[in-house]
Amino acid sequence: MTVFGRNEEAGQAVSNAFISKLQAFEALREDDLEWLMSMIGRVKVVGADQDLIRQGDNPEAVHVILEGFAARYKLTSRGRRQIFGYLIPGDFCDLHVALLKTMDHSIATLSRCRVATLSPETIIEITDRRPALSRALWMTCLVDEATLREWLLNLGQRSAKERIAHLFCELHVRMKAVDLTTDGYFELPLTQQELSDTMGLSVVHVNRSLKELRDAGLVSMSNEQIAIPNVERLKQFSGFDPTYLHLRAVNSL
Amino acid sequence: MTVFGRNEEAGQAVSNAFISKLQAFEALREDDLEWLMSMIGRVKVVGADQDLIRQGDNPEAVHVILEGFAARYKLTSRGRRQIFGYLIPGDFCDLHVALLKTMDHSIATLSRCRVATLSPETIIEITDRRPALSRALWMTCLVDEATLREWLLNLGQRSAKERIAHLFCELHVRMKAVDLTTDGYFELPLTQQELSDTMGLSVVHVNRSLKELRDAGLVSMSNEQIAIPNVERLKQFSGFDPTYLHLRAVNSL
DNA sequence: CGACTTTTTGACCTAATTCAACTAATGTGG
DNA sequence: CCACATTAGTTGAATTAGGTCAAAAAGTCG
Repeated sequence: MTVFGRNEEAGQAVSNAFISKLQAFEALREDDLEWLMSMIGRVKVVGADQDLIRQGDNPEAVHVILEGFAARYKLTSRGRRQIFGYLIPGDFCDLHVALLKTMDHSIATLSRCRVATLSPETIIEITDRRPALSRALWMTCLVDEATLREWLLNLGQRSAKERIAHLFCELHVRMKAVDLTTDGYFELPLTQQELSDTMGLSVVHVNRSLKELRDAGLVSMSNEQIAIPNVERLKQFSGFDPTYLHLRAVNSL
Repeated sequence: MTVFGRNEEAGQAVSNAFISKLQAFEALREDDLEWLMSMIGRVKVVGADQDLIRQGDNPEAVHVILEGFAARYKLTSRGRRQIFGYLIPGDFCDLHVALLKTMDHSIATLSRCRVATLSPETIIEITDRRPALSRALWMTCLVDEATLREWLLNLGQRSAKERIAHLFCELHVRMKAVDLTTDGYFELPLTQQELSDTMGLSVVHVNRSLKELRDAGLVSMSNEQIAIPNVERLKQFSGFDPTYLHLRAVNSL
């Protein structure tokens, strides 16, 4: 682990999560990958609960999460918070900004994170001269959109317990895709307050629902870790269907 | 009005809604616009409650709504329906499909619609040789995403009445952007069942909430039309902030 | 005019919220 | 390493927003 703000050689230091991520969509040529790696600028370490970008900002670089968890969110005029999605290793934070001048939401770390940056020029170069990479990036954007639809359905049509279970299924599949699970276990540094801001439920109700999920033997949680003893059962329970994540070889995951 | 399936000369027949739409984001060069118009293939008229594309389809063309209303939706394994967004004149239905092979949701007309189609080759040509158009299209995609986030916040953090009011504000602004409002009036051919599938509320509760909004003088509805006597008041009531639609000159709307 | 769909209303029920207190955890400085 | 402060998790009791069921009005349309 490195000190805040220290630069590192991209080559070794960069976790391969974001490569696996891109490859999960489309086979990239070796030279595209190498080029992308070489374009990574500063790699910084950011503590938990820090905003990476804030609503209204004119962002100057595209961030990629290499390690840790982050979340997109927005505050309402009534002082409530809604989380729109979780960012796990390999995820691009703010591709849109190449086009949209200002952020319409914020992104904050949920745990200590290692974050890489790509310059806007790199993005321009991708769109102008790296069609395969370009498609891969657009693809991640479409998957974000599909995920938002699934979350909307989750809030609109499912009960509290089903919602939470569905989120856990999604995170499990995504973590597995970047090889960050062992059996049903994976790191999940979420507070119940954060879950509540995600699910549109009160903290108290999240707490009670989690208890019921635990009592039913569907999940178990301890110190920033979650265990899903029987993934198939949890999927069944929550009505989870991974198609929307558009991962290759989802079945083999 | 034309008969189902009949072709028309694109030039005159195509409403200019979708041109206004694209221009609302980015000033397009005349030749790009003309070229895009010339690429429009068949224009068909489709009755209400017809699927334009269905989940699982491998779509072959990109649809553009020229007239009427449509909606993206998905059915759950439990037989419930969630609507993800409304498509109004000028909107592209399924840009993503150029990249994603299969639809992960369906699109159905809510009223009789005139729909234009663009061939996949046209889309490819846009991404390969029309950078300005390409950016405009990507932009629409990012706005869809931002809109989904706002809807998620809507379901997660707002009360029934606020939710509904917020939807009406959004539709009002979007309809105004393609010049389909007169004062606070615009066409809105939604049943309460459809509203309920949008809001994650029961039909009965939608009915009662609408009544309260009416009684409060915030909206009035009659035969497929809606009137918002005081737009500013409704925005205030629902916490609506149009930034997420990324329209130019929103203030002047 | 019927047949059908949509809207409205009433009575009752329940999932989820709110408020409030209490119990772990986690962290911090001495 | 402990005392204290702070944050996160748990539990109970009372309340409410919204759901369900059922039936009556009111539109819509061939």
